[in-house]
Amino acid sequence: MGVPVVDYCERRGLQRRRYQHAGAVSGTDRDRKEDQAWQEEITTIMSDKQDKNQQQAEPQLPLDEIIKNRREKIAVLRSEGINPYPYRYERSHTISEVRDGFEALMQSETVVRLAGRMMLQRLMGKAAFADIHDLGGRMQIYVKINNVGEEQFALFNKMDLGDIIGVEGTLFVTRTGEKTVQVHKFELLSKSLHPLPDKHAGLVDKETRYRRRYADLIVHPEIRQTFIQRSRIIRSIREFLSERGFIEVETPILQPLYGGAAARPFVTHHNTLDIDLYLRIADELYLKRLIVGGFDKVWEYCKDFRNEGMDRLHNPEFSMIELYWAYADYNDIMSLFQDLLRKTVFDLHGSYKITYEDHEVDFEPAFRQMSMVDAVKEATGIDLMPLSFEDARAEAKTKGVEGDGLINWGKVVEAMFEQFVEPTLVQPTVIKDFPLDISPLAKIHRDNPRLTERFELYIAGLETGNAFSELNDPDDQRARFEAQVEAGRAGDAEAHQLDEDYVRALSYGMPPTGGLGFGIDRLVMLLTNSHSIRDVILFPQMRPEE
RNA sequence: GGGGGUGUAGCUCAGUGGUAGAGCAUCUGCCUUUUAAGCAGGUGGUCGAAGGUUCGAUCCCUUCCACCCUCACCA
Repeated sequence: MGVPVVDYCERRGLQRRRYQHAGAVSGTDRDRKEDQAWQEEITTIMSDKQDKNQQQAEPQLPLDEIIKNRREKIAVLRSEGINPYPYRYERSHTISEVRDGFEALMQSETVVRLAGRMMLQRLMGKAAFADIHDLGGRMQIYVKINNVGEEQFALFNKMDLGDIIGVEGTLFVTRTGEKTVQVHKFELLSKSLHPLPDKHAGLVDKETRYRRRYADLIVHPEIRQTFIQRSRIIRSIREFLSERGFIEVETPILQPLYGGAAARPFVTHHNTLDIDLYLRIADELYLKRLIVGGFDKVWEYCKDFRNEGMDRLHNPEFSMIELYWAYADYNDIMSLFQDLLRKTVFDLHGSYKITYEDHEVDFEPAFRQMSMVDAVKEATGIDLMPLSFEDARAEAKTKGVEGDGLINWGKVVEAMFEQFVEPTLVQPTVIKDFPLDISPLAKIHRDNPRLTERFELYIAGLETGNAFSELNDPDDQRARFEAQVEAGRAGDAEAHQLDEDYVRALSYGMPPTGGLGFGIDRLVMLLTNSHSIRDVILFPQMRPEE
């Protein structure tokens, strides 16, 4: 602890002479003020040091050195009466507005006021160039001692990369043709303490990028584009559903029973009620209660939570849209979904074609439709429809599909489908008529009691939606739940619970209803050509640092 | 859970059984149309963590941690 005191004070002495040489300030009054500021700052830094020393013995890491230097600059600024964190700045334009109207603004010698983060700096003694960035782009600024005066110029030389500044000036074009702001006045709007990643290479380490998304966004403006597109996608969907008369609602995230999907939940606890609650895994059962209650068309943009594995397609919390439409069946939902996706794609890209990884996907033609059993038959030559569970399981085994999970006919069909069909579905394809065994909330198929009226949409090998003619027979629903409970007892951790209140709701009478759920993250992945769900979620789940 | 990979300066990366380097950033000096500005000089490291082998480990071995890819499981 003794060493830093001496060391620090000596450094301060050097620092102080340096600033005086810079010529920005002189006179004994100013000196006294600065002395006072330094005293205060030393006190602050010393107590910071004490704090740090209590946490770790290492006193002086390189990063600390940089941050310390910047704190010293802040202290000097304050001693000169400059607030390093002022309250607001009146911008006249954004950078992209200036770029778009550059010629006219330059001709008319309009004074513009821009603000942004300083990302590059080229200091040349009595003049300086710098690049500032805002959401819409980059603008070069030119600060010349003749234009801003000695004091401002000295101040500008003390700015660091990463500082947020505001500049006022007119426009010109340099001899190398770069559009530039001739700065007459500038202000520090927020001092940056932490150095930016490499100005050229950027931030490469994926872990750091996800953990410090703010830094990722600063140095990779193109990443922002993905999230702007995400916002547009949701806006298109919202517009579409609104035009079709769907009402946006909100249902509980904290639920005493979870349901609506096959997944393991997160558990939490409410102190006052002294009960465990589950974070919802789906909205389905609440939204259908609203259909019972007389809403004809409802939807929700929802965060769901599933306590399962994480990989490029799964984050523990993720976003879905679920919608329910009274007096409609799954065929109606199919065409609704198709229209919705086509509008969304077109709004985003101005075309119905997208590229995802190696695939070009075209949303313009009507989506191909196949029943799940037919799809398996086409891919493998095996028709599972007429087979018993045992025979189907034996057939599957000949294709190398086996496992403890194949506990009924439906599971066999599903496994065969996933193995041989799912990866091949590049163009938007509706797979319909799922086995009853694996669809506890869907209505039995009007032509085949072994199947349900359920479909999923596949695009580029990804499942992007799940829909059914909703089961509205309360007795059937109770029986399905009971089967699920039985499966749960047998060890299926993702089996449904029996939701008595939901069955009671159905017993009041729910109109025939079509419902749909689709994952927003995966849709955004598709439409922004992102490989991992972590690239479309701003703050993906990570194990905490340290 | 299996397999593969990565972890060295704030960032991007080299590298070696004899306790470490580059570029950028940072600091100092010079520089009034530069643009990854330039030139000159400096500071900065528990080489992811803990054990082991060795006279000596950042390097070899073991275990652990984090992340990435992939397969499996799972929507």
